[in-house]
Amino acid sequence: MSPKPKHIDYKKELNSAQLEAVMFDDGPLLVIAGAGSGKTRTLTYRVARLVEAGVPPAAILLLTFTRKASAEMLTRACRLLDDRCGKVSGGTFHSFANAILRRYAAECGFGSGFSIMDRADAESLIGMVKKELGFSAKKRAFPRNQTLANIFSRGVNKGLSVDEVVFNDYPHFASAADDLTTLFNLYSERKLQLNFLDYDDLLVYLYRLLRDRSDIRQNLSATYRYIMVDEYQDTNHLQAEILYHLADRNHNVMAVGDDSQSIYAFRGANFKNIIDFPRIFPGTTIIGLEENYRSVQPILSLTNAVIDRAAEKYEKKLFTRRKGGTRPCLVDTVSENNQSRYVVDKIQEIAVTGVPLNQIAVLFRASFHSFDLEIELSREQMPYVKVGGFKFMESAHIKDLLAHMRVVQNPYDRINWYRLLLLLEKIGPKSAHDIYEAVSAEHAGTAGILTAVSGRKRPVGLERLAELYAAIDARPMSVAEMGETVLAYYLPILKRKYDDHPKRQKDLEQLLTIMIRYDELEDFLSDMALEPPSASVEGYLSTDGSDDDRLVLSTIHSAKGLEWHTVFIIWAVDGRFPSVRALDNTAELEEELRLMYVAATRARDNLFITYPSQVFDRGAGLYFGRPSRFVDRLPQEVIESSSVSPW
DNA sequence: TCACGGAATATTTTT
DNA sequence: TATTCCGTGA
Repeated sequence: MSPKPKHIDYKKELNSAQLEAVMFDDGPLLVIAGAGSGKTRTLTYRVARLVEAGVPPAAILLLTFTRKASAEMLTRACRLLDDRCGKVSGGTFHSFANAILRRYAAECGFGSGFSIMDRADAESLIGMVKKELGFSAKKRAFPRNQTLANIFSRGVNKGLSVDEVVFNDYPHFASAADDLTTLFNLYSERKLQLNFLDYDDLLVYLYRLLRDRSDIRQNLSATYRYIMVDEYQDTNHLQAEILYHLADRNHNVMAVGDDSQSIYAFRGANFKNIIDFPRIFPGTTIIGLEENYRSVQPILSLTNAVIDRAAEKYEKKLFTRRKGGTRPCLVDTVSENNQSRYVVDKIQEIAVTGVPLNQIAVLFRASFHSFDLEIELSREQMPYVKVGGFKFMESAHIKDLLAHMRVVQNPYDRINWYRLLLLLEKIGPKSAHDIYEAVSAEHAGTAGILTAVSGRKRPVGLERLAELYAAIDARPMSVAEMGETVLAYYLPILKRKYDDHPKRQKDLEQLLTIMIRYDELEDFLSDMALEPPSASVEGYLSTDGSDDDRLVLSTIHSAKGLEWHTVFIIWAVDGRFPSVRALDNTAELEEELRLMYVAATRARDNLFITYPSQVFDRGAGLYFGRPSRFVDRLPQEVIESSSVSPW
């Protein structure tokens, strides 16, 4: 759009540490960026600076934690400089791997039309393999599918064998360790046969490709001359290796992160990657960003006190020039419902002073912690959007609809064939199996269903299914059109299966509006697996995090990198946060502490931490009493404690 | 071969 | 506690 690039006055717009990072030329660079220290700003300016200096945008790779984050940075860089910044390659490690692996699929031993399995797909394939091997329970304790998927994934992400994971983390299954390894190997084999990649495979195969094929490594590392990685503290060993190989040629890697904000260890992330970075890339320059631009001093004093309790961290003291502000509050609300009402009251109070609702957030450790609050919000008719937690993509009706489209893209997708066939009346596992075998024997894509079942007596359901695929096969359709056709077919099934079908139907219609944005079925399906919509508005699937003026409810994990005027952290009770399961494990406890730190550092002006002190826990059957140990027993100067009774 | 009901079991966070 | 898994009866 803009004909001549704008002049950017870097010196004026950045502080000295940021400026140093932005102006840094070649070689490895590690930026330790404290919370709210202008990390995004620094990355954005550096993209603009490189482009301004004449680096071709396609030679810059920006790897971030979500694709939304990279899109936003690039948009800002465009505003700063010009549209060239939009051509910078950006995305998550997973989406980047997806793109590269489609190009080099043949070299990796699978077809370029591979499907990405989400968690549920992986679990059901594991289930099939388990059955095939005859490992189903009965004789002795054997992990269920979900647990198996956890074990396998943990091993891959931490670089451990199945055996090691079992003995370390699942000792009660030690007697089955050999069978688990057998199962894992067959599972891996099946994935290749079916042309499936799970999340971990995306990283694994990209890593192997870069490691083993020096020609491809040379090629890619010549293409991406400047690489920037955000949230480096949340990368795992595979991602670190990938980065290492990608930078093989130029060593122009800029990693940005904060070890105090590492909250993804459960996924194999290792914040020690940050500490190891200078060793892996000799000659690394390290820059620390310590000036906080986000929070008022009283909030910063609290967050500094919280992170002070961490055993292991880079010493850093954040400071701010923002004056004024009030001390954060720690509020005992006694009961859960009273906590909800307290939060709603406070929000109304603050909103009256002119703070827009979308500048207020309620954060919590686990998704279900907000259930009671959501009821209260509906009662008060306060609009909100909920981020994170419950996955729409994992809800049955969405998966049902997508299953019909996924077999179009990959007709050998046994998992989704089974899924959609089992929806039909009179068709159980056996029939589904037979039909799948017949269809895939036809080698005619989904159209195979027409001929494959022609001989047998067809239940009405199967008849309709054949008609559906005949219609889809008849002429080329856009993604959205196909979705509409499938939905029309699926609606009767939906109504039969669920008594809450009106709500579910709305979700499906929302999904159709998402499809409109896509030209290619493959892109749509990959995106739904790699970056599914995670926000919901009043319990319904939301198309995007629109600019509506809505209160934000979010898990702390999903709140990473964001900020609000006012933040509430609810359920800060020992036993919930930190959760009981973390209590006997130092490493996990440390991670929970960092989680509290991340939550508290989201606030600019107001911070409220609430906890119900009298709650009966169904599982353990005990009364929680103490506030979270992360904020308990802090000096009065740092936090103001109070209590509100229910009446 | 399917559908239902009883028993076991894991229990957060996400690409 | 809610879900999921498995075995049994129809």
